Amino acid sequence: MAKSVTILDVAARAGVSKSAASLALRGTGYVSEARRRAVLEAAEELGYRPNAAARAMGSARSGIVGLILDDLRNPWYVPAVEGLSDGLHAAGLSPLLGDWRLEGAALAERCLELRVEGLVLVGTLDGAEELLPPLGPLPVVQVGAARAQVPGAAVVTNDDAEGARRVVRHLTGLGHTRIAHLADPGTSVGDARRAGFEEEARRAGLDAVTVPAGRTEEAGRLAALGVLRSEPRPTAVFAVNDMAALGALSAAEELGLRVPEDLSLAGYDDTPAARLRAVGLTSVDNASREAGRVAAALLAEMIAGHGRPPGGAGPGAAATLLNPELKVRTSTAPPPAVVRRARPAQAG
Amino acid sequence: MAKSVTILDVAARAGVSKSAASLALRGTGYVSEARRRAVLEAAEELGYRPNAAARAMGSARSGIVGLILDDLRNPWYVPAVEGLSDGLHAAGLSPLLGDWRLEGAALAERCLELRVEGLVLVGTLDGAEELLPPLGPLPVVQVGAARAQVPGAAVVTNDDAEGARRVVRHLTGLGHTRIAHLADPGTSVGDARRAGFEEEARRAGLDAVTVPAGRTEEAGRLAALGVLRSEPRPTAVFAVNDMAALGALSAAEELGLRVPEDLSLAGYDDTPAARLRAVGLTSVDNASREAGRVAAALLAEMIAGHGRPPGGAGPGAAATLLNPELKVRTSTAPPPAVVRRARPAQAG
DNA sequence: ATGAAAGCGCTAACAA
DNA sequence: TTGTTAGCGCTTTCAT
Repeated sequence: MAKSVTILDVAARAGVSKSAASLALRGTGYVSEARRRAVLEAAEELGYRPNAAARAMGSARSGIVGLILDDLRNPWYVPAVEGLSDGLHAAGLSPLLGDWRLEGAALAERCLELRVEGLVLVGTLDGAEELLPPLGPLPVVQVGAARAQVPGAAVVTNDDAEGARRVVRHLTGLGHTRIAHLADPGTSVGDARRAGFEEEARRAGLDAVTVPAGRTEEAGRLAALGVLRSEPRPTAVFAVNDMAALGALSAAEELGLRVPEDLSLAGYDDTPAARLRAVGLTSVDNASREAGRVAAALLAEMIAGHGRPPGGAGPGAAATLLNPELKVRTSTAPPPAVVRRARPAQAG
Repeated sequence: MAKSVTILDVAARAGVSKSAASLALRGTGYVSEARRRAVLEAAEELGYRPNAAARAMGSARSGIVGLILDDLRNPWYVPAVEGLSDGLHAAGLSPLLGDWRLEGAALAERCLELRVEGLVLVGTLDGAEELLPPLGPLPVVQVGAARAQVPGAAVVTNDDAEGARRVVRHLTGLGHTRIAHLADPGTSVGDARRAGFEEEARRAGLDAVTVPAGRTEEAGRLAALGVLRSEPRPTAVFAVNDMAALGALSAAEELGLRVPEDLSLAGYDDTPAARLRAVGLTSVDNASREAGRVAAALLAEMIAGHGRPPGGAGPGAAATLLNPELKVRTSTAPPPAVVRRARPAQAG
């Protein structure tokens, strides 16, 4: 066992005391320039590598934060995690990764044992309110969830309602007046997007319908099949996400409708599939990478400051909404100049 | 500052010594049943939570492993990381996440400071050979790379050559004899897939061509445009990945070729886009989640055993190849029963 | 500006 | 079986 080199060895080599070496190494406190140099040099020569565990013991600062993901499979998280990783690194913090679905509360437990300096929750964690152990005043920021699941946690998320409004504005700008929304009710993103859709539709006095669908291609296809067969048929469909929109695309093909000549189509998330040239789906880019970075910065600030305000249950915790960006592609165009059909006998 | 409860508090409450409490808590060594029970109960009542840093100091075991990703954005890694996370958790290890591109060698440094028990490298890390600090006998496993970048590291990866062979066998089984491969030369996966393609093509005595393309849709489109205009035109195209295959799909459309009637198309990676019903791209599923899990198990074993054999430079390190699975969809079909065109005057 | 010394919370070798 | 006693490597008062 090669004894690893400790700060003691460095101090000895530099001819100073242990504490002087400690101070010099971290650049804290008062050390004469000469000694500092000597220490640094000695450390270099010896290949000294501080022991994080020991440092954590002494200083009560681990330099670690917990990164708890709702579900790694959700592609939305990837850029968010990337931004997070970036932002945390910039703040000198290292993320300990875990999957909530897989590891559940044991993960949180482990984070507490490691004395993490903060926690990042990504997505909405099923049952987190009950399952999470008491966190005390530990700083927590939650990314990509509609509301905080931990009292006092800061929330950073994309403004899904605004993204939906932008889609509607884009479509009305093209001249559409009958727009259908394929929704994913019951999920926080789904509901936010629907709310934005309906709000803007109302404001514009549109003939708008919302139909429940889901997040998968098949769900989008079935719902679209229904709505595209109804009278009067909408001239545009805005789906809750790209997958559902692509399902709607299949439905349009099945019904012999051309996109965008007969039907405009928009999705959400700006996935790679939307960007395919054969698809060219107008979509909304979440900028979730930015969300991750902002969240990291926020957490670092909370850590540097005084932790989470013990305020508790109030909904007053900071919520940061990030603006999404509309990506206009070839799937949206002005509506066909349809001859208005004779009104179906409605009141007769 | 609420002093946190230590093992001393637990011991006192249970009326035993510090070490008895320690042993009881971990279930190691000899403790009478009565005392063990008392300790566990006391810990429970006090809400005792062991301090990982302190434990690490005493036992020289941190319970942490470094998880260094080449690039989080690469979608291939997501399932791999998931499997890794799962497998590590099963082994009682927690992954510390980092992005090689973003943080580079500083990340490895940080891992060493934390005294991680092992390292997982995901993907091929640019310049890792020079940039990584000396790792000593630290167990390392590398996932998804063609070869180990650290001497003696275990390698777990998908068998890309085998996947390519399976695609070729599928196509020849359908009756194709002229197949083009859109390659991504210079990358380890690209080269492995090309090698598998060429090997199987040779074995089957095919009329095969390999053209350099790339991993993007546009690269695939351009390369396909070229190869589909050549004479004799191939009846099937196998692209290095789904994106390139989808580019080839665009190219086919541009040239008025129907898929699969006039042209069969296959990709690799089984991405969500390939699964779209409007696309139905035959592809290869890497099972990289499994790769992650296997890698985690392997690392746990190395940690439990005697670390990485100091053997060093030899290529003898274990390499585990995982079999991919062919996903046949609607983009591949028997070749058109073409009338053989008059040979273009070649030797004239 | 510098050094001595007292922990931090836990494990492990030892003695009883 | 159980309790005592050293450390582990670093930070941080507190004197000097």
